[in-house]
Amino acid sequence: MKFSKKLIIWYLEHQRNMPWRQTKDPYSIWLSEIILQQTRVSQGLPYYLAFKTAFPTVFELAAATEEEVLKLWQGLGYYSRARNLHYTAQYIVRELNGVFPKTYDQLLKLKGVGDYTASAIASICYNEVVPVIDGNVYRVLSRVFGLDTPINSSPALKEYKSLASQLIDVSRPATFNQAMMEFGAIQCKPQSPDCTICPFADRCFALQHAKVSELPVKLKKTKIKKRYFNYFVVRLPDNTLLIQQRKNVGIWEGLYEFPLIESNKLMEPEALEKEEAFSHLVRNKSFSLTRYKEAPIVHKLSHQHLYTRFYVLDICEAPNLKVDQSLIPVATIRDYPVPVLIGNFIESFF
DNA sequence: AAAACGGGGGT
DNA sequence: ACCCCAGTTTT
Repeated sequence: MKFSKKLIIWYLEHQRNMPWRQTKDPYSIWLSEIILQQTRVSQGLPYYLAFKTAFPTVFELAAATEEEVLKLWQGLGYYSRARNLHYTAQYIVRELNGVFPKTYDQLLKLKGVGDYTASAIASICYNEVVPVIDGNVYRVLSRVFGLDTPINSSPALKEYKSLASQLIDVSRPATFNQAMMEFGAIQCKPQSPDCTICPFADRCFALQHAKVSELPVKLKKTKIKKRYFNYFVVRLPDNTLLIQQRKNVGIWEGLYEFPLIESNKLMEPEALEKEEAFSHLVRNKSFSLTRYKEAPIVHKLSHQHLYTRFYVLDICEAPNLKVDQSLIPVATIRDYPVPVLIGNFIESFF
């Protein structure tokens, strides 16, 4: 039986029931695809539901502020997705009268929409015959057809897309694409898939050559860097708090945090007090500085480990605020979008 | 071509 | 500790 036919039969039997499968509304599909980039369904699902409730259509999303969008995105990671989501919503409303582009080529021009997402929206919403290539599809094709080009190398996308283009069911591209991804997620999963119940066991290259655990091939990633963050929870007598918004600083762009002194190694309070950034906060007045916890909190990101300490700094007079800094009532701290690292501290401290 | 960009969950 | 996740953008 043809690959696509057998795949779709498997899909109709085994697919999970998910909210974005009940619609072809491009806004809903776009939203779900952005949320699910590099994100498991189990993690993204509650965010999808929350966004649909807060912003039922692209018009409500466009009418929101970027800060509101980031707040709802808090905890999901890769925050450029949220900023691009908001930017694109405003673009679609203001420039396209709220109507989504309808082709792969046009969709690809949207911020935050790359090859995968353009293919997904075009095929699912408009039945355009373009294959999606995501992590699941790479794995399925690599194993079943024995492709060993590293999936994170330059030529990979072209090669895998070429093969997928030959396999796609031209009469049912939407179903085929979702079936490929669902098959990779449920059956042809990364570790120890149960090949005894696989519909392609009779033809799978990896299974027949005992290479299921070797495929797909992936180039090793860059090593993890250590960074040292010293945060100052600056409190004033009027029960206000000093926070600042991250801008052009790599991770967490657009989110809020406390004043930060980054160092090359773990630092003691006496050394921190000598920093210019610290002097600026206390303005040579009296202050009280206490470390919140002795052991550094290690916050792990994909590519860096953040060794973090929080200091509570009570001062008697407001410092001169830098750009991006503001004094806020303590009670309103939870209204601001913050990284998980900061959010965890807020929950345990306040 | 590589690196940057989060956080959660599995082994 | 290392891998993966309905990837995209920047360097």
